[in-house]
Amino acid sequence: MIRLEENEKQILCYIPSDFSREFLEKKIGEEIVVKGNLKRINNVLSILYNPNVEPTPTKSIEEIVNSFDLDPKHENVSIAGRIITIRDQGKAVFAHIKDIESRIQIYVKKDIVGDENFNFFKEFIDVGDIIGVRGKLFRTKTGELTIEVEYFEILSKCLNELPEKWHGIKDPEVRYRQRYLDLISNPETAEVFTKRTKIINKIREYFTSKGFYEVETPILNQIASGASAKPFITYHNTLNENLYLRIAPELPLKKLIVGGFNKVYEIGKNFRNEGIDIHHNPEFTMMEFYVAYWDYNDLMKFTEDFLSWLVIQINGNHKLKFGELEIDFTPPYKKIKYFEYLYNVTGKTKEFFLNEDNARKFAKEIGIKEENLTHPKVIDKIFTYFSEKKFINPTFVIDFPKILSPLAKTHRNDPDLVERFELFIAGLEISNAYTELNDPIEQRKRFEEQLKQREQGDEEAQMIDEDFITALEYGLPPTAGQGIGIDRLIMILTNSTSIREVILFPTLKQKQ
RNA sequence: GGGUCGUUAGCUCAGUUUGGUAGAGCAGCUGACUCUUAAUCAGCGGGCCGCAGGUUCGAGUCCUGCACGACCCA
Repeated sequence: MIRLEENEKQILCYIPSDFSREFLEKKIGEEIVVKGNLKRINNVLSILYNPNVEPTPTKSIEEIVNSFDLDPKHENVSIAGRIITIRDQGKAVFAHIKDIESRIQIYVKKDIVGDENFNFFKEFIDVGDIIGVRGKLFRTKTGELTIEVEYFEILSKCLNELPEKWHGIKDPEVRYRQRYLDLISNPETAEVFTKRTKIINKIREYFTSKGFYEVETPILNQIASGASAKPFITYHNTLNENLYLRIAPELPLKKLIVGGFNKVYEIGKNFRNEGIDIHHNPEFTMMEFYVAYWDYNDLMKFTEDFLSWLVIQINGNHKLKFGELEIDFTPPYKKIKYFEYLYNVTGKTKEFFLNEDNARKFAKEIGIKEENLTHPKVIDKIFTYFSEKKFINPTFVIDFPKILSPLAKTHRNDPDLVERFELFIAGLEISNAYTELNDPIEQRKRFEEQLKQREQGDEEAQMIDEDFITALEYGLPPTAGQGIGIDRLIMILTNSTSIREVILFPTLKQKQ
C-alpha cells in the first residue's frame, strides 16, 4: 500500500518496508510532483521526519502520571512518544502513547480537534508513529488519566509494523539483535534496563559520598594485566604495534594510589577473549575500587554496608527473589575459609592440596581432567567442584592459596595464603578482593612464577609488567582493592538468570 | 568442543507423531460506532514453512549437511 496525497501544503505518504523506486514510480499519480527522481523521493520521505518538533514535551509521561495521581484538574500538558495502541470509536479515538518508563492514554475527539484534523489523524496516524500532543488532563469514567487532545503533530513515521501488542517479541535472537523492539514491546525489558541505570547511579552516589574519586584508565594497553584471562589483541597503525584490550583495570588503579589518591574507583568495560554463556559475555562491566591504608577486613565490612544499602535502595528490603532462590542481604555475611571449607567437604588438609601430586591424584579421582592444567588451576578446579552453586546468601570465601593470587599480599598468619576474598551470591562469583601486594621484590618473584606457568601452557597466566613494578618501587601504601562484576550484580538485583538479559546488546555471532 | 530443542504471515503460535490444496489470534486493509483500554461488530488481503541437497508420484512434515539462536554438559 502506498498513497501520496496533498494535505494543505504537505505531501504525506505511507511507504511499505519493501518500497523501491520502480514501485513508487508506478504507483504515484500524475498530479503528484514526485516523478520517481530519487532525490525528490528522499525529499518526500524527509517530510516524515518533521524538523519542527512542536509541541515540545513539557514533562515526561512518567512525571505527568506521577504528579496528577488524584485530580488532574484539566491541567494543560504537552507530551511526545510512540503510539502503541489505537482504539477507533468513530468520531473519537483512544490511543496509548509510551516512552521507556511509562505510558498515557490520549483521547482525540472530533468536536475538539475539528473535522479536518480528526480525519487526518484517522487517515495518516498509525500504531508505531511518534507523535506530539497538547491538551487537557482528565480522568475517564474508569479512572484512567488521559489527555484530551487539542493539538497533535506527527513527529516521526514508523514504516514497519510493531510486534504484537499482547505477547511482544519472544524470540531471544530478535530481542538481542533488535533490542529497540524488545524495549518497545516488552515492559519487563524496559524495566530491567532502567533499573540497571538506577543501580549504577546509586553505586556512584555511594562511592562519591564516601570520598572516592572516579577515574578512567586505559582500555588499550601494551600488556593485558590484572587478571588471569585471555585478551583481545588489536593493532595501532601509527604506533605500529599490537595492543591488548584490558582484562582488568587493576594495575593502573594501583599506580594512582602510588600517585597519592587515597580512594579511587572505576566503572567500565573489560574484555576477555573467552566463551559465551549465561554468566559470561566477552565484554562486560566491571567496577574496581582501591583504598589506601585499608586491608581486606576493612573491605569486607565496607562491602556489607555498601551492598545492604544498595539492596534497600533498589529493592526496599534485604530479601529478594532470584529465580527459585530467596537471597537475604542482611549483614553480617558469612565468612568461609578456603582450606577449612575444602577440609570439611573432602577431609583433606591445605598441605595435602599444596602438594602437586596429591592434588592431581585427587582431581583425577573426582573426574577432573587435570593433565593439561597447572597445579594452581587444579586446586582452583577442585574448589569450584565442591563449592559451585553452594553459597546462596552473600558469602565471603577468604584466605585463598598464594599460588592462585599473584597480586595479593601474603597472609599475616600463614605464608601459604594471601589476604584475599571472593564474594558469592546465588552461587555466582560477584566480587574478588585482597590486601594488595605492595612489595616490588616479591611482586617480581610472583610474576616470574606466572611466567613459568605460562611456559607450562597456561595461556591465562599473568604477564610481567615492568612499569607496574617500577611504580611499586616508588612506594605503594598499604592498600586494599576490590572488583565487582556489575552485570552479575545487576542480574541478582533484577532477578535475571542470564547475563544477556542485563546487557543491552550482548555479543552474538554475525547472522549470515 | 559434545548433546537436546527451536527457526512456519509483521508478531505470538498451531500444523511434524501417521507425507496428500498453508491455519488461528493479534497487527494490516475496507466499513460501522463520541468514555474505549487485549474495545466491539461486518467484510478483505497476506507465506522462499531458516538455507542447500536427498528420498518420494508427491516434503512444512522423512533423511543428510549448513547457518543462527536457546538450554544442558565439558
